[in-house]
Amino acid sequence: MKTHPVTGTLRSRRIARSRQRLVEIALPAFAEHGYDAVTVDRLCDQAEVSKRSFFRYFDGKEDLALTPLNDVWRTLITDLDAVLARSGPLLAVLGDALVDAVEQMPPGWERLAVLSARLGGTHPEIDAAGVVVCERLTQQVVDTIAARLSGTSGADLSARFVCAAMIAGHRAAVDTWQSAPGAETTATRAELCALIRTSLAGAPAALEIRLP
Amino acid sequence: MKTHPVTGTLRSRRIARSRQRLVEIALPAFAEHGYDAVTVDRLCDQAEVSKRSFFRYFDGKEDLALTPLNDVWRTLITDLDAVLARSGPLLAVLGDALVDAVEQMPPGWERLAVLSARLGGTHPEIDAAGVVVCERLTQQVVDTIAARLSGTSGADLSARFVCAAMIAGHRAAVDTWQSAPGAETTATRAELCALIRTSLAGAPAALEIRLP
DNA sequence: TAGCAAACTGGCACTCAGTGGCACTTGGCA
DNA sequence: TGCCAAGTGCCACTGAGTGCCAGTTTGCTA
Repeated sequence: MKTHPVTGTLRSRRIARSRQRLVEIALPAFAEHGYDAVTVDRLCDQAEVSKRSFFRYFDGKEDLALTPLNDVWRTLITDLDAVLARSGPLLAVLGDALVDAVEQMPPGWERLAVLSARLGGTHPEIDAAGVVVCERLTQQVVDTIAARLSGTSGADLSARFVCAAMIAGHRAAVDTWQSAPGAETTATRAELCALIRTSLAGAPAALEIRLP
Repeated sequence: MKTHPVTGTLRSRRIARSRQRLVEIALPAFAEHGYDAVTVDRLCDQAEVSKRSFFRYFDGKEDLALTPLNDVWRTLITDLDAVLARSGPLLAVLGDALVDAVEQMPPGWERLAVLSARLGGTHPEIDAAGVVVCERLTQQVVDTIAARLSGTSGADLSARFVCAAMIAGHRAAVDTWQSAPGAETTATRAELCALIRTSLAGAPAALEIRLP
């Protein structure tokens, strides 16, 4: 998704509506007919948005498919300066912020997020496209940490490991969350947040796992 | 790259040669003219391979661009069963195996790997394509660990964190390695292996980094 | 409130990665 | 040596994605 800050103007609200319409049409269609069988042309017809504009709103078809999940990362990116101004273990700070970002998602987000997560599970190239946003987040975290902890050797590498752990933990949580039976209609953000917290809490010890 | 085990037959050797020719033509061309400006058609003309066969050998243009780096992961995947039969901390076992895989790369690999790594740095979609192979590796590690440590709660999640750390550490090491001045001609696998070892050794403590 | 400029839209032609189908070629093995 | 499977290249095609441009809409200021 390309950046269009929602500022309350008619313009930005109209764009947000078109985007939302596309997401709401696309994800159920992908789930029902298959990602590859549903073309961008078809989605644009149904949403009454030109294809040219589609590609102005989204970075591509995969970006559309991942919108609900990527919106969480994008929210975290938006809030990042404030988040990184806090004190405490970086992993905990980012984990809390990630949970906050999930809680900020609009009503009804869960259904689309479950559909989106399921696509990632069956299409590696969609999953891979999710990496682009996460990498942007990681780079911003690294840059901010490097500036804030200048003088601490290896701070940037540490920040990279923390982000990698956070992303992996989030991924594991989302996988568990979407795979529960009936999740399309019953999944809650509270469940997802709990799964994220549990997952991230175990990360440091996880690195000590041994083969017997 | 699609799987074509190199078994010593004429057939498999011919395929390997065609692939290698494509990689050796593509990476310098990408570096000189830009990834987007160099088309698959053009590369196939130069390598005297049909485009149809190109897409039989590679999973796509990005896969071609990442071949040197992905060959490392693929080697690790091939060796994985033997690797995971060892004892010790999983991160160390995998880290050692990763270093072994780098050492197994053919002579001259360094130059192409540096070019490949630089593409990933400037084209997020290429970087993202590298995730596909890493995710395949991760899944195999997780499956094997789950089977081997059945009864240990959370073993699969731990394995995921370990793989995430290994991949992040490798990534950091490669970035440092390729960014050294003159790396196209002077980079050595010994340097890269040392960087990987150092990077991975710091992973557990990295998760404890604090914001002041 | 009107006018202007910037932001946005859609139509259209086009490129290029990627693929199915099929006839032909090559290699491996009994 | 013959047969069959693996592999090849040609060709037509699809669909994601983009540049260009004229027209429309919106926001802002005088």
